[in-house]
Amino acid sequence: MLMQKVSVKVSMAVVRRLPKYYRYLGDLIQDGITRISSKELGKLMGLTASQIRQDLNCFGGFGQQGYGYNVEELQKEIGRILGLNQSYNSVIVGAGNLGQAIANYEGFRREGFVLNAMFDVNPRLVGNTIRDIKIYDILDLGGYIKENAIQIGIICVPKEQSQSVADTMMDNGIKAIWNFAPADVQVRDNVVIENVAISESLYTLTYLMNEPQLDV
Amino acid sequence: MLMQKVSVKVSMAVVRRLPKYYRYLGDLIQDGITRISSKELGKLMGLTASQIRQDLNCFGGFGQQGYGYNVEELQKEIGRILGLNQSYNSVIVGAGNLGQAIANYEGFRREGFVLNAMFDVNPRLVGNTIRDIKIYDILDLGGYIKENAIQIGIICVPKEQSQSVADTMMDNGIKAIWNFAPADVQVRDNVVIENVAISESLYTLTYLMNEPQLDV
DNA sequence: TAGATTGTTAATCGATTAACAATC
DNA sequence: TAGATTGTTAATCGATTAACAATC
Repeated sequence: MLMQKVSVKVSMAVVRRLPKYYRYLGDLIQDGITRISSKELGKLMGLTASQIRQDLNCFGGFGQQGYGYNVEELQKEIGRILGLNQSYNSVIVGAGNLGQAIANYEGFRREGFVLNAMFDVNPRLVGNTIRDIKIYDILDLGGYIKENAIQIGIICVPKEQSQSVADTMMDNGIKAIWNFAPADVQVRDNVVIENVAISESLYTLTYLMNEPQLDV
Repeated sequence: MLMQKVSVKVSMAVVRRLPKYYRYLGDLIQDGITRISSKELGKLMGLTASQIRQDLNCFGGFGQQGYGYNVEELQKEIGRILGLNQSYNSVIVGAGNLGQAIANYEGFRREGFVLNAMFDVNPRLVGNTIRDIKIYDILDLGGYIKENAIQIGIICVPKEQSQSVADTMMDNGIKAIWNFAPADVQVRDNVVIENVAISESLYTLTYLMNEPQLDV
């Protein structure tokens, strides 16, 4: 019987741990560690060894019995799974502090993210450059995306404008939106979205600060 | 029999949804909506009505049969649960773009977060002000925290410095750390931490972009 | 070889969903 | 009152942990 190999849907719980594995493994490489067991990695990351093995085996058997995992190889595999083995064209819309902070972050460039352009409504910013990246008028956004095959749109505008910016992006064929405005942006089929909502993390923090200590 | 009412531990899954409820309810207030059912709110937020009722009932019965929830009242209650009914003193360490972006964000001020000071190592930045907030030398961090009863420390420095900044904060009695450096900071008992790791969200996005479409 | 550690199945635990009596 | 919708219990689903044979 011919088996059609159908890739099983991986749960988001697993997917959201992958970048963390990727980061920790990168740190290990920097520290010159060449091999690690699920037990050691779990201790480092605050996960159980069992969970790590389960997670990794969603994608394949990357380890070796009696040995553990080759750090460099495993990081590379996870990078590939995350899609970090390819390059992406991106634009940032909103050239305020947050947009600039992201534009200046070395890490993304290092991972193959190309920032092609920035956009803003403010005429004082339009025409300037940040790290050699030119800031264009937001009216040129749609045309630019189409002409330059931009895949990722990064939204750093106030929440009132976030959905309309996203719509312009999608109208011109963007494939993914990374939204920092504090309002969930709605996307169409075949467009993926990450709504960051930074403040949610702060409010979780204050919740935890005030959580009753229940050492009963 | 006298019952000792012991507050049951609320799961992090629930806690992390609370800020989202808070935000959506705030938007509803702005739109002049005064009442809402769990069904309607669920539709809006992409959750089931059942989940919303379960979540809210971890903290009390805020609704009314046959009516639903009073939007304003519910938002206020959730704000209280999140600890947003009080004011917090905070400092930002690292006055680069990201630190400045957070310093400039109106939303936090509005919710009662007071930014008392910023700190940096760069002598060019020290002495400047951002929105009336003075930037101090990072050497003064410990003393400042102690003298001004700072509760929340916001870390916007490179990852190499993040743990030592956190240690200084904790040595001087900080209660909570909001860490934006791309390295998990370790905290002691009675100190709460949110490690944001913004890039993880981007890598999740590229994963989703490349996920095999399994419409079998 | 013996020891270590994986990959994987089974067991457990927790979170989400469904259902419905209570009641506004 | 009848209709709507909650609060809450029970059922289901999914994720995590435990266990262990396979094997390097």
